[in-house]
Amino acid sequence: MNKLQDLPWDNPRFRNWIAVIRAEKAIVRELSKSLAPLGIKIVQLDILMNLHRHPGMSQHDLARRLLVGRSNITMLLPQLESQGLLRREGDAKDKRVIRLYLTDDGETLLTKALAIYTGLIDRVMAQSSPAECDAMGEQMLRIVELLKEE
Amino acid sequence: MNKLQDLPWDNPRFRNWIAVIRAEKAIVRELSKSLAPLGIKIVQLDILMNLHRHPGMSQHDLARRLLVGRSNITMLLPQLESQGLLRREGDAKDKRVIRLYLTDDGETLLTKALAIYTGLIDRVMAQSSPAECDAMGEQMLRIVELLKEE
DNA sequence: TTGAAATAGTTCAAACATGAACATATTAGT
DNA sequence: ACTAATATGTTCATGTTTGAACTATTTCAA
Repeated sequence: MNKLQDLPWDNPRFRNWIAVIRAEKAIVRELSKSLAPLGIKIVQLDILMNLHRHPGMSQHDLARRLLVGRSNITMLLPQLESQGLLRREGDAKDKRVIRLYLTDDGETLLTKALAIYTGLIDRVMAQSSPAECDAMGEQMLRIVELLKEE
Repeated sequence: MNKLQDLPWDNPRFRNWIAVIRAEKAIVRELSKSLAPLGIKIVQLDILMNLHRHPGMSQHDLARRLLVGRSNITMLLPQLESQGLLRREGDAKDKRVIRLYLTDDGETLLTKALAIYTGLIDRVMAQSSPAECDAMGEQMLRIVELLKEE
């Protein structure tokens, strides 16, 4: 019952988890810096990516997918809209929902940003073999599934 | 040169990285919820953990280790101090630095919080074999090393 | 059909993090 | 010894994220 025996730093699972946090923070930090010359932040890139894959998404769906609050989306969109990266159209059938679409400028910027993003991820994941990388991805998916149920 | 060919969702490395982000967010969210009954946030737990391992740490070192700004630490500490979880002592030799120590209450709370934290991580990492888990941890460490050099 | 519940989006105040400018103290070079 | 450079911590203005309250619209049940 000595506390020192219970300290989690001797627990491999815990140590490995700490490594995940550190790597994630390092990558996010690096990505932020690399994205700065394009004038966008990571959240904004997330939005562009989602709108590319799901044109006509509502703000509500976008918020859920990005795991941020709806009000956050409301505050974020005007910037992107005034930059001409996306446009908002009221849904004809349901007057509550606003559908979001990338503009051509948005697509162009997204392409540039993704080149930076994938470049970084390729460089970082090249630290592992493809098999290791896939194994890791599958572990992560299992974790997401586990926690989704709650 | 068609953009669709360049989309990163078909890139295994990129897909696996997205899985890492999602899992990390899910765990952080779950941990926040589990920690709420104890009245502390994750950043505060990080501080307690670091002070336990490195008693007498300066605020500057703490900020660097937590990857947050020094000013953030300045704003965070008064809460923890007024909760009686840590105490701050000016260094005798260098009057600029303030050394930080956990109180007994701080140690007690840390123990409870760590039980919650390790419980969650154990549950989550039990999704993988020990070997898989270690392999993942090592990949993450390599990534941290790679990005540290820049 | 009408009223209650649910849903989409907005507003606003509060919590939180950040970086630049600052005050104080230390170190190093001359 | 003296000046310049560096280091620690604080303050403050700024930007970000959040959740609760609000409006407007839609759905559903009686």
